[in-house]
Amino acid sequence: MTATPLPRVTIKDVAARAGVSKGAVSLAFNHKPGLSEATRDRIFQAARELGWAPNLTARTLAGSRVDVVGLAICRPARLLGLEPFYMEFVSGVESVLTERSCSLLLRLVRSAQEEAVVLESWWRGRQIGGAILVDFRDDDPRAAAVRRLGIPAVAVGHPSLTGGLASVWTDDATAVTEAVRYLAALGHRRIARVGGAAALGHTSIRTAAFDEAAASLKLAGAWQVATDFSGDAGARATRSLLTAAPPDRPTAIVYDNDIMAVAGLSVAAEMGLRVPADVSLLAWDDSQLCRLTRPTLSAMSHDVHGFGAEVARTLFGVIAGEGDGSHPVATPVLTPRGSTAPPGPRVSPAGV
Amino acid sequence: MTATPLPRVTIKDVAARAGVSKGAVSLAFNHKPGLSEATRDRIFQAARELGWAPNLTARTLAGSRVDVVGLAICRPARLLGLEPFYMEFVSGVESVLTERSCSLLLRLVRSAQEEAVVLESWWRGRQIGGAILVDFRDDDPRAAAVRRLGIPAVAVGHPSLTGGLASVWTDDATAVTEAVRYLAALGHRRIARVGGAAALGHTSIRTAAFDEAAASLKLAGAWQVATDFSGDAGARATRSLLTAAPPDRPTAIVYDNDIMAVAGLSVAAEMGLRVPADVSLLAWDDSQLCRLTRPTLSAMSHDVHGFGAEVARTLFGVIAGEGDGSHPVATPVLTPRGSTAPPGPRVSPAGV
DNA sequence: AGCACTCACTGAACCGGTAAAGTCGCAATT
DNA sequence: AATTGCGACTTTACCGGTTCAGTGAGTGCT
Repeated sequence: MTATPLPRVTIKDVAARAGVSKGAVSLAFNHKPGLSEATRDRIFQAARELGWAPNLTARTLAGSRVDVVGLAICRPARLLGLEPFYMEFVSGVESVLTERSCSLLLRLVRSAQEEAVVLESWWRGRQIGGAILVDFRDDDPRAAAVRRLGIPAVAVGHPSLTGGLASVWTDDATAVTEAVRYLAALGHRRIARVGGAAALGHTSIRTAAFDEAAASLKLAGAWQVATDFSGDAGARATRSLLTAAPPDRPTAIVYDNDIMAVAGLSVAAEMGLRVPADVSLLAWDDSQLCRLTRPTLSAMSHDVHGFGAEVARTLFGVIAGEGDGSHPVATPVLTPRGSTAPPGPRVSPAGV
Repeated sequence: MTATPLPRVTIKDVAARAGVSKGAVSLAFNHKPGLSEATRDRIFQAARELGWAPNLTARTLAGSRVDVVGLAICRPARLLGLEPFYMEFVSGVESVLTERSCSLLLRLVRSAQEEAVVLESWWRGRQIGGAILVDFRDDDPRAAAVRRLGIPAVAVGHPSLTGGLASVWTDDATAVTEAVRYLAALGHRRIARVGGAAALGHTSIRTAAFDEAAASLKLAGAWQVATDFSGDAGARATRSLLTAAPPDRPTAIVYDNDIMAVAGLSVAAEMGLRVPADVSLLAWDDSQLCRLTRPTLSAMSHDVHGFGAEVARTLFGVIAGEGDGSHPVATPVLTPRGSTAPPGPRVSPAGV
């Protein structure tokens, strides 16, 4: 990219116009002591007249802060578009960044390795002052890379996954347990879970919690399927779960996101099963979508926007050297809607 | 943000290790002539050994390119999360940026004014080498601001809206016409359109096209409602359209995005109307969502990812000084699915 | 041999700021 | 009167690259 010929006004011009040195202008614009009110005013006046704002690039180079936070997301693009989670998360992050006039550098990558490379080059190139890491998986190379380079970072995920980085997380284990307990309390004894990508750390946590809850409640049947979070995968998983004959068929299904739950709803309809009479469905990551279906989808909801904001705040803490730590945020809570109910009297699909 | 103490390796270290001057290293890394193969190799070797990569900040300051593209999006956060469009668009943009090792600077803003301010400060601060502008509205201040500052930019939207900036656009007028013609061909004579935000330029274009198509086809009834693109608004609009008694009720509804169409589907169900027997629904911005509902949603689909990619390519063209211009991309095409059919024999809602 | 010319590379200026050390006038202290 | 201290600036040295005007060795030509 070549620069465009624009008569750029620099600190020197402002200094000249205000009749002071560059240093004085710098002091004024960084609100540092050592200038009289009068001079300060003259400087701001001059800057305003010239329409000058400090060049962030130069400022960064000169050694102080970097007003940019990096976020690399590693998921197939097509999926990202669909999952309301990320945009909402980003918007939460933004809301805090904006307060501090920081910006977000975004990159979609294809693997955790690639992400580590991107982060490193951003850091080396002094492009970012900190980073946000999401979607931790088993054997994740990122924590080590970030540590080695000394990049201030905050990880989204349970501390057990994030290799000692500052972490912000929701208590998914408890939430899964709550979801299962709720369905059991409604009378369901055969419950399935359509989970996300198996390699993802939080999927493992949810899977383990589901097993444990199923065991402790002595459910008659418990199934788990791993998917890639896509609607198609959710549909496939649902179809395979529901094709079993009634005694071996789950009467309730928990999904790891809302897209898959929507897909599940369709599959049930297509198979002639009524929701919630024949099968109850429970979504995760409650978004507007859950209220737009018929029946509406019960969901484990949490405040994704607020979550993003908390992540950003934590990052600023880390950058300020306030140390790493674990920051749990509110556990997703159950929002019952129309897709969950006690299991109905057995009705054959054809009988609808 | 304070810098972390990291023994940063700079061009000087590389130069020393390779036994050359800083200038030579610079030449090598920019693939400029004036170095022997042997020296070049030694330099790269030294850089590899030290794990050095040029500091982009310094590089930018030194005057050449800026490897970052700015994108400020102005829509309510909650909505953004829901609309698959943006993430997919962004991913398309990214795919091209990545090829050129560029990054995307993202910011969510609340108004076009604020966006203009953000763009200006990015530009002044030398943070971006170009910008992408979306969602043009009537009386948009951004084109003027961008022109005044000389920011290389590409606008997403019909040339009539984008104030002379290079623009990339889909022919929405034709697409709307096609949608209406298709419904009319199925036998619909009373067609409604649930549009997006009235202030948005492309909404006006679609509105005008719809009117024109309705007139030229001599439809018996044509309605248009403006919304804010949210599912709730789509539901409200649909409800109000469908509460009319059959002769005054549309038999087909076109939506400006897919979320509203999904909402419309629910409302129809809730009112006891069958889709498509009693009312046909047609979505826009076809995403995976349209295939997850029951019935599946017919939609005007276009390749949003490819659209984003084209926008990025165009921006690089503008930056390279290849001049502004209008870049139409493929018109959305109709993808018929299960939600559209000839209007059925009149059935009273209660009769379902 | 002498001259012009290219090639490979160096050195220094510069980009636009920041930060630490230095200068200077003036009031308070001794 | 000399010393100290301090507030208000200025000077200067970077930050880590790019760029461009040299420089000196080597080659080709006459």
